[in-house]
Amino acid sequence: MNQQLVPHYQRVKRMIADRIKAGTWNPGDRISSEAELVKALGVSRMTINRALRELTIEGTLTRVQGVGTFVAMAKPQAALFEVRNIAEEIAERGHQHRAEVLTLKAEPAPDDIAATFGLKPGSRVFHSVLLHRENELPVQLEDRYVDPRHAADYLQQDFTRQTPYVYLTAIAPISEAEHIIEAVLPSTSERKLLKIDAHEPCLQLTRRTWSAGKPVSHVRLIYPGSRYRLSGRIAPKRDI
Amino acid sequence: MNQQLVPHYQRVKRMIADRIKAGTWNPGDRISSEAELVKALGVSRMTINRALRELTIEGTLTRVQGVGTFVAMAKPQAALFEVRNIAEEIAERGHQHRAEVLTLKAEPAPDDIAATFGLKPGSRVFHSVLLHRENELPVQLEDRYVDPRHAADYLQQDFTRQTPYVYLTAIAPISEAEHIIEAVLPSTSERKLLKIDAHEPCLQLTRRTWSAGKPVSHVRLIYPGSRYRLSGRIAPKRDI
DNA sequence: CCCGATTGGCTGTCTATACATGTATTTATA
DNA sequence: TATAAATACATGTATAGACAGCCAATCGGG
Repeated sequence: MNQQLVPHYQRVKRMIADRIKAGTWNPGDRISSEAELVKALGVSRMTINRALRELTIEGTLTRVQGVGTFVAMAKPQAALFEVRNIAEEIAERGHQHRAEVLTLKAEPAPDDIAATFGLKPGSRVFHSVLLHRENELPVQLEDRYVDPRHAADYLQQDFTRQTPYVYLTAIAPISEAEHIIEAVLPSTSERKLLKIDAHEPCLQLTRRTWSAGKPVSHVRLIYPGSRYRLSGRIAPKRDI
Repeated sequence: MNQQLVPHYQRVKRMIADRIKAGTWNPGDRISSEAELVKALGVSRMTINRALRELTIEGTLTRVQGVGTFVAMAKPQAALFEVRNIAEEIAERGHQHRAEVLTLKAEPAPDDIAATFGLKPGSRVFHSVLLHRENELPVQLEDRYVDPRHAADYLQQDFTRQTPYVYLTAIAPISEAEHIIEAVLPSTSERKLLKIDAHEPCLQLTRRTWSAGKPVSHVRLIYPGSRYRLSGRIAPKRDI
């Protein structure tokens, strides 16, 4: 009875999410009732119900018994308790992502990087600098060092097509990550790239990742304070 | 047919979680199949399925089609943005903590606070402002709003002896927390209190906490960028 | 002894139906 | 007119039954 590779409830979820992204339904709006969706989409109410319930848990919708289902109010921030791909995050917001490769080469490792990777000071490591844009507005400067032993062909990648995150997690799944968050004033050159004013504070997230217990990557991400926040929720352990 | 106060699927979830906590089922173990649980608990398979599916999404279980349902391995999360008591943190570093109470009174709630607590705009809420020092150096400015319905005698506390965190967690254990981290420039008065220079970026951590599903506290913590960072380690999460 | 096909058990999904429960509106009543 | 009851409609939960899809173990034949 299930024709495609995707289950019905998934397709319903995507269809609802698409309508929200397209602006057919805006935050605060009431969407069609379950009964209406049943008629419109030709699936059973339990299937509709599952789709709406999951979208509610995911924060896209809010439901009020006896009243209706509504598009949740704006959820501006990017979740960053988890290690995630900025291109995906931006795509989820329905925006356009574009990355610009500013640097991509092998060079002698700074001392702290060499220490992280367990290399002799001055050993050559891979270094990339990318500027990520959301709808053409700079939102993240990514300054990354990678241990060549775990990503031999790092320099041959086209990071405008696939972010370093995607490439690295494909060849070396993350087993562990360490984060440090600081408020900083960016350097003059960084400020120019991000197109921000002097004295505008930025969030700097430094992340070191391990794969199979071995350090793989050391990345410094700078977000313009005026355009970005990090957020997350620690859920209860018991019920939903 | 149902109608205890809790739905069946919730009770099934709790029962499974309890067995895991009790050690009846350990990480990696296979738990009873859906069919077995149907017989044992006398509810339908769809109900069992919903319980197991939600526990899987929450990370408690792992399911493999054709094989079975297993207790998930590790318990990641936490560390970063763990909700902690600053007095304890400072004590752990072997330093001296001192808090100064700058404000402690009831006042009309700002709109966003009223919304968080589900109160009418302008309702009176408790408001406290504390300056925390580590070895006499200001390290955190704590600006907190509390729902009076959950902490009636908040104003009678001596917060130089016991931090609001300790008091609140004692009377209303945290069930959920939401964090937002921003880089900001503090106001002039905040700058004076923290004894920092103009243009020094600060980390601002906004935390909302819930107890038993109800919002209890909304606190804004400001850390001088030059003296503080947030850090932590996490393990990766599966998707969805 | 190895290898392929069969089979039984498990999860994944879908449906039709039923009743419970919450909310707002409308109607009836004091 | 104010208030209470009825009602319409929404979501929330529960059920039995069906079939699909995946996997491991078993069973036969070479």
